[in-house]
This record gives sequence, C-alpha cells and structure tokens, in this order.
Amino acid sequence: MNLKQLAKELNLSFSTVSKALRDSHEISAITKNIVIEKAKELNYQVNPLASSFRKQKSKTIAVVIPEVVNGFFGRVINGIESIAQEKGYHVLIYLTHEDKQKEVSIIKLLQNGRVDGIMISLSEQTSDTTHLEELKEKDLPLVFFDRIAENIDSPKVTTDDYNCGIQATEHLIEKGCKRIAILSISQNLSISRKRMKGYLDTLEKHNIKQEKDLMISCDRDDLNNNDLIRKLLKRKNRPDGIFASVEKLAISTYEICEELKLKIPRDIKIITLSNSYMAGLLKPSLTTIKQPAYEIGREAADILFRMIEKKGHYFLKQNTVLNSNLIERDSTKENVISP
Amino acid sequence: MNLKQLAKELNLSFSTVSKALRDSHEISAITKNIVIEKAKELNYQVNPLASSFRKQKSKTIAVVIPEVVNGFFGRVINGIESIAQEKGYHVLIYLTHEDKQKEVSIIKLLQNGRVDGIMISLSEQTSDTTHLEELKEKDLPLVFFDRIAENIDSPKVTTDDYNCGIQATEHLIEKGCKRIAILSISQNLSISRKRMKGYLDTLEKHNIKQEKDLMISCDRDDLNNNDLIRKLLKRKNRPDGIFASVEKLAISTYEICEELKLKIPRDIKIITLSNSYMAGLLKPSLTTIKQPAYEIGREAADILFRMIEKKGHYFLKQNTVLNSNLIERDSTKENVISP
DNA sequence: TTTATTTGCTACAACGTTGTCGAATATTTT
DNA sequence: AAAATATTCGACAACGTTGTAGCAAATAAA
Repeated sequence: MNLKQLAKELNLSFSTVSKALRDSHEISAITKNIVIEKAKELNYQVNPLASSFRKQKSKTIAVVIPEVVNGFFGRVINGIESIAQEKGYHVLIYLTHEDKQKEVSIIKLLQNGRVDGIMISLSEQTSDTTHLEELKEKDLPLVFFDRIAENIDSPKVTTDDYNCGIQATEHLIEKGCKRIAILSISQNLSISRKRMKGYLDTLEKHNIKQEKDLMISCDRDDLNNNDLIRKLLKRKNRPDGIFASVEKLAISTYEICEELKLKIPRDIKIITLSNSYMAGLLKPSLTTIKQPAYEIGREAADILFRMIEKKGHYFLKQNTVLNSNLIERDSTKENVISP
Repeated sequence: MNLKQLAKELNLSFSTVSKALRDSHEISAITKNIVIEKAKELNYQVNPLASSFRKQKSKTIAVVIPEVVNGFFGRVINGIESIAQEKGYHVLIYLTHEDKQKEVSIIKLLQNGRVDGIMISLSEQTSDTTHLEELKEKDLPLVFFDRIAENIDSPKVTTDDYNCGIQATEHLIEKGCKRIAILSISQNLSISRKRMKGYLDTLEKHNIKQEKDLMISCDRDDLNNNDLIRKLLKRKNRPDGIFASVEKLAISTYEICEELKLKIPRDIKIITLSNSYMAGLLKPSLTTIKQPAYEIGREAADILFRMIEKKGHYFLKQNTVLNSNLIERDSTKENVISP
C-alpha cells in the first residue's frame, strides 16, 4: 500500500494525498479528512525509506559508547531514548569496546546521511580526533557526553569531574587516609585528567606528597588491571585509601582485598564513581559518587535535537556540567582508635 | 559527492561506476580498479538512504526490550551488536519500560521497512500478541529472546527457565528451607510461568505444601513490590527461603531484610537469577543462577540474520534453549546447628 | 463588470541508487 | 572466414516520496 494506490482509491492525485497526510495548508479540511480516513481504513503508512531518502533526513540518531553493560551508559541511553521517543526519533547504538579503530570506522559509517546527528562518549584509546573533525566538516550535528573531546567545538555534557576528584580525595583524607592511591583510566580522556587533577590539587592542598607509584593507570584489560592493583596492595608501603575513578576498578579492588585478606575500611578505604543500585549492599557497603546519568542522557539528547532541528538555543562551545553527589557508606568509615 | 559526479570524473557512465563498486561480474578488473581508486581518492561513499530505498532493505535491525539498565539486557545487546557489526548491520534500540502500549506503538512503527528484522523480549504487560502477529503477516523476520510469545511461530532463544525454577527450589530445600517463597514477575510471561512451574513441581516432589501466600507477583512498580515483600517478611509465619526470579527483587529483599533486622542466610536464604558481576561481593554474597546473556544475544542475532538473508537453516518453530548455571554463595549457606 | 488575489488541486521533476536490457566489442567456436 | 558466444559497458526505468510550479475555479477587490 503506497501513495499511488491510496490516491487511486480516492480518485485524487497522489501529491494531493501526500500533502493531505502531511497536513499541508494547500489542502482543504474536507479532503484532508477524507484522505486521513481512507488512509486509516487501508492502514497506509508512509514508507520511511522513501521519505528519508527524499528528504535526506533519517529521523535517526546514533549513540556511540564504549560499552553498555554498565550502569552509567545504560542510564544515559535511557535518558536519550526517552527524549528520542518524545520527538519521534530512532536511536542506533554502536559499541566501541574502548577500541579507537572501531570508533573510527563507526564514525566513518555514519558520515553519509544514515543519521541526522551523533552522540558520543569517546573510547579510552581516543586521543587523536581527526575522525570527529571530519564530521564537523560535513555539518553533522555532534554532541559529546561524559568522555568528551575538549579540542572540538561541539556541545558537551559532563559531570563535574574535577570536583569529583576533589570530593573523593577530600573525603578519604577526612576519614584519616594518609597514602591515597588513584586508579584511573586512560589519561587520553579529559574526564580522567580532570579527576586526576582534582586528586592532585587536593593532595597538594593538604601537603601530601604526590607519589607516581600511587597513580595507577588502568585500561580495558581487566586481568592486567587486577595485576596492577594486586601489586599496589602487596607493597609494604601500600596505600590506605583508594579512589577508583570507575566502578569496575573498585569491584576489582574489593576482590583483591578479599584475596589478600585486607579489611575494608580498616586496612584500606575505598571510594568510587558508580551508578550501581547495589553499592549499598556490598560487603562492606561502598561509598560512591553518583553521576546523574539519566539526566546527562536527556540533556545531551535535548541539545542534539535542537541542533538537528535548528531551533531553540545552543552554542557550539557550550559545556553543560551536571553535579554528582557523594554517598557515604562503610567502605570509607573512619577507623576507631582503640584505647 | 555522488555516483554521477564520480562517473563524470572518470568519464564513465554512472551505472558502470555503480557496478564496479559493487564488484559486479559485468565490469572488467581494470575498470574496477580505476573506479575503486578514484572513489577512495574522492572519498566517495554510497548514500545509504538512497541505497536502502532502492533495495528496500535498510541493513538495520530493531531490538525491543523492556529496559536497558540491567545486566541481562545489556549483555544481550552486547551479543547482538557483536554479530551485527560482523555482518554490517545497524542496531536500533527501543525501550518499552514494561509498557504494553509502548510496545504496540513501537512495533507499529517498525512495520514499514525501516528495519529488516526485529528481536524482541516482551514487556511484562504483554499477554495479547496481535501486534506481533501483524508482523508475521508482513513477513518481517522476528526472533524472540528470553521473554517469548509461545503462541507465535517465530524462532525463540531462551534459557532453561523450568529447570531454573527446579534448581533454585531444590537448592533452597537442600540448604534446609521448609517454607519457600517465590517472588515472580508477571504471569503473562512464559518465562515466569515456567520458573513458577519448576518451583511448584519441586515443592510437590518434596511433599511441601504449596501456599498461595508464598507466591508473590511483582511488577514494574518498585515501591509496591517492596511493600509486598515487606508484608511477606513481617508475617509471623514468614518464609525461610526466597527464590527471586529477577535480580532487582533479590536486591529489594536484601534491603528489607536489613530494615527488618533479618539475617541472611540465618533467618532467610535467598537465591536469584542474576548476571551481576557484583553478586559475589554483596553482604552476604548472593547465590545466583547466571543466564548466558551474551550468548543469547549472539544466538538470537545469528538466527535473525539467517532469516533476513534467507540462507542457512532455521525453523520457525525453533526454540533454542541455553543453559544457566547456579553459583552457590553465602546467601543460601546452610545454618549450622549449634549443639 | 473587470481585474486581482486566494484557494484547492494536479503535474512533474527531483532525490541517488540499483537492476534490467540492449549495444558494441572481443573472443571463441565451427 | 563466418557464426556463435562472452565480455564489457551505457542507457534507462524504476523505488515512493516531497516540493515546486502551474492551472483552474472561487472569492475578493477595483
């Protein structure tokens, strides 16, 4: 059932029918009604492939993320999808698995009109961003969230990463930690650098020596990460506080502490960024900094649609920063000093 | 840059160029090379909207799921995406949020060629399935996973839900439970009914009385679920074992046990279906039945692509069942009888 | 009444690609 | 050498929709 057939049924030209269905002012209310009724009766729906092709608009956006089995990105997708559904857009998902090469080829794939806009959170391997600059040249709307590329003029939605670094470190110091390690992900990522800077600045503020040995750079290789953490905790001069910049590193730390018979929070305190609804039920319950993931998704999607539809305000240099909040639990409980 | 322009650059007809790029046998190896080189040089890529339209194939599939902030569905998407990327397909995500009406309208949206195939896991409100039967009529390939519609002849990929029900119940009985409650989700879902049947059959096998009061039907309203669980655990004759058919209900139970000062596993033992990598670190660690979510995604996607491309074998009545496995942890530890 | 203007509809040309068919060579077979 | 067949390419018509231009008829203004 297409326009032509529907038009024949109605004894109208197919352009009249097309316009009637799109509520054009050129068509009288009477004919519009007749057409709409008939369309409903015959269950006519526009062919989205033809329509997209003609208009060179796909009504589709792409979400490019490192992974999806992750409370944070899951919630972001939720936020994005909620706005997309409101606006009648479709959402394509692409996973980079933290692989720069995959990210590049995905972006290549998206350059030719398949999508009207792109939302991306960079892979941790991404330092060079020429593949994204090409998008800008093609005028394809682009919004970054969380893992942004600072050098590209596209709207960005992030959390207050620098402040997270400060909060986490301050919290550990407050709870009595003297030697604080940071488990960070790739320094390619600005969020990582900012969290690190928050950590470093806070140490400095408290006159705590910065030690390279306490700054562990992890990546997507979980086994290797575990080795690094194990080595860290096995050292005679091991840290008494750990700031894990992502949840999975905190979980690994928990496991290794168990393995090494280290008691949390007695021997070592842990704080992490996390969105898990299970954090409070861990053994011990895990102090977290919770990011507003759903809101990030909604906000970023909202901006993207404004860009696509070229209405409403947005600025290319816009950087929307949403606040995270610290939820104190047992993993950073102060040690009671026995008399 | 389109075919016509590229052809002009090459002094060839655009149909020749089109064929050369698609490696047609009609074109000589020499011209193919020339064309391919030029295309690379000028960075030509086919317009996917035009190509899709012409072929009436979008190279896109839809994944319709209740939610995404969930270890299970996240992993399934991972599996789906991995196959899709191999095959050069794109993946659209739609969330129903357990809302039947949303599911229906999403399915309506997908009926007109926007996607080449659909994978779905039903919302818990879905009992009537006429919206899915319409898809069958339109010959749109459809594969169910996990939450299937038994009455529709489309390939299905599930786990051994009946067996899960048996395993979980047997495990609790083995650990000394006498009064076992089941927290199940909507009985609309066959997985739910099967798990229930496994539970009931196992009780019968052990001559344990089935009590309606111990069968709690939960839904997407978390607050209401919590009330139901709270009521269950506050009863003087409260259960000593709980089989939660989904993870979030186990987590709620943990929280309510804490609230009511019930000790797990001493006062009450808990087992649940879950894919969380944090289960082992909960307080106490949570005994789980782990579903092969990633494999479900891969298997279901594989079948869908066979259907779409009409090659390889598949049967409409095919029901692929993958096995889950029980991971015993502390939440179901046997009580030691003090002398 | 005549001339503008508006209203309501139709005709038609895109959009960029793909597949069919036919034509011109080139190659093989008789 | 002629005929049959293969190879290689070009012309062209779709695919279903949308937007522009045009053309009547109806209404308003002169």
